[in-house]
Amino acid sequence: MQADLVIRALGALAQEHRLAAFRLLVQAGAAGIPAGALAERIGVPPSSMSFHLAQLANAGLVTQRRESRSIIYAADYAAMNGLMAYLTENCCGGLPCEDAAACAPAKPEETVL
Amino acid sequence: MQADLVIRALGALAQEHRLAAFRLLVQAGAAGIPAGALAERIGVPPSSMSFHLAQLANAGLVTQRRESRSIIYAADYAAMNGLMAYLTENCCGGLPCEDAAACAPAKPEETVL
DNA sequence: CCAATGATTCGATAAATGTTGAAATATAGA
DNA sequence: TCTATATTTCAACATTTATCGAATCATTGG
Repeated sequence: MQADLVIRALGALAQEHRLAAFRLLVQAGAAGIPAGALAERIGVPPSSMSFHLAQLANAGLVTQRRESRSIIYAADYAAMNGLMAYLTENCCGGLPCEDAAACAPAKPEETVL
Repeated sequence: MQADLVIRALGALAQEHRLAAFRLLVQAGAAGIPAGALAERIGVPPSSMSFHLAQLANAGLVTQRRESRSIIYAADYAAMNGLMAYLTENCCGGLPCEDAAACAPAKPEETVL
């Protein structure tokens, strides 16, 4: 993943409604969620939702597939993981990071919600 | 970590110069880097760098400490990990995610740079 | 105290982003 | 084909964000 795409991905997630949509999609898994359902659950008009979903798709964070009249969105886990790898790349300047407590992922209890 | 802070963190990272600064800090570790050095390495005027560092600090992604005339910035690894935990929270809707290939972090070779 | 150094704040301006109704596009069923 | 449903595109407008020189603040050494 390269810098430009990473910036687009971060920018896509840095917005209340898009972050909410992405998290719903992350939790929904491969099944995905139709655009309309996302708009309703998040509480924005369809045109706004469409705008936001386009940004997520442009950043490569979600995929879309048509299913009858609906367009189903789903999170792209590889993109999400690539994004996180980019942020932690070369963490702490090299090897010592691997086992350093300061650099290890925090425990779920400390970070959830 | 709560939604508002997460959005600020993502927004802070979603900018060319700030992303560059944060990555330098991630690699620098606890030693950190003075504001002026960051400005020089990234190629922006001191006032611009200061503006960007303030955003990173406001999002909790970096810490700052004065050392003589310099102000040293350092990455806050806990905040970074909290951010990533928030994004992957409840991934794939529950337990099956733990060992599902689609949800596992990608291999370094595929994501580096 | 004064001059030099490192950094931030302020203010004006430019550029990008978010919002949403109305119109357009695509699909399904009678 | 006509109508209803699902979604996107367009356009206008409001809001937020980025840039950077000049002025200001903080620290150090002479």
